[in-house]
Amino acid sequence: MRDGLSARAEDYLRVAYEIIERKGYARIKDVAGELSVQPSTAVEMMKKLHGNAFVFYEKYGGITLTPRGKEVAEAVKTRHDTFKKFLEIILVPKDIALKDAHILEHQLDPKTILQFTKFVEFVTRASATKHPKFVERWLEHFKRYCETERRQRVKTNR
Amino acid sequence: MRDGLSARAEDYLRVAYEIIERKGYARIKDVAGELSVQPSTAVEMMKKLHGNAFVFYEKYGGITLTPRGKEVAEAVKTRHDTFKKFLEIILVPKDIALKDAHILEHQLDPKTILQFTKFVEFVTRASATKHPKFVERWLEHFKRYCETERRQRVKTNR
DNA sequence: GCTTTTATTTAGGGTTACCTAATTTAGCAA
DNA sequence: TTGCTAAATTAGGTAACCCTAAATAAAAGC
Repeated sequence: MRDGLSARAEDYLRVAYEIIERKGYARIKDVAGELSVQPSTAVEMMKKLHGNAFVFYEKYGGITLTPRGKEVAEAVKTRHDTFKKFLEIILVPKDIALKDAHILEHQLDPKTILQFTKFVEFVTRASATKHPKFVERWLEHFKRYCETERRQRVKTNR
Repeated sequence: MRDGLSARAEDYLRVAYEIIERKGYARIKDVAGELSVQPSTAVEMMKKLHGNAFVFYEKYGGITLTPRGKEVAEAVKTRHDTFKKFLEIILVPKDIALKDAHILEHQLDPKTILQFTKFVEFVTRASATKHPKFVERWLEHFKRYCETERRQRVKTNR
């Protein structure tokens, strides 16, 4: 990643950020719980993030973010939210959108992320301000297409 | 993955499939070259795919797919092509679309993949058959939005 | 057929991200 | 303050993928 973090490290950072937003600090077990990982694994990663100056973390202490960590976490979260919105636009059920946004936010080229972002902006803004009719009709058409489609679907192998 | 293969193993299978389509069989170096990996790494993975009955592979021999392997490879490739088309629809440059489609095709929930597929179908079919004007105007609007947008962009941290 | 070159394989490591089990620390309650 | 419990840490593994270097097999050239 551009920030020198692995995809997984970014997950830990984002999760820490979200917990800290909620209660001011994060504990190892919070992070581990959120990512469905054993505490020992979270400790390992926190040491790494501490070494890279993304978090403040001392043995047995609470976890908070450094300014740098916060900056990255916010960018990661912005990506995340874009993907989530996007998935909802293409009518992926909310719970699945949440899950898959986590997956989407890693590894993609900046240009690709930019286009996803633009698409979401386009739909959102056009819908809210400029051409509501136009976007609504489009989405309506797409929705109808999804609902009425009864032909055999191409195999997705999932 | 549903097919019992890791994301990476699916890559190897898809690449083997593409090479075999072109010249009837694949060699270790073809696969390694395509995935930018050392031959020894490709050997390792081919042994695994052979063990799982996805490919026919004997020491120093050419690689071909078992029926099972072909089936999976085709499904993987279909996903791949869908994502590639999708990225082109949202105006990601072709070379990047190709690269990122590889990334997108793994890990996503079947329902998410279905919606991506539907979206691509919707745009493609509507454009080709039913309401060409409608889709074209939409895409035209989106294109213009992308081109004229000069406001500060949300950070992508990439 | 023999030699050279190219392809493939094996052996031995490295990294990342996980785990379990055993230990240590911290916080709280009697 | 002592002792218990919950949380955190350490130690020691494992699995997936990747690598380099050395050995071996196959193919190509003469």
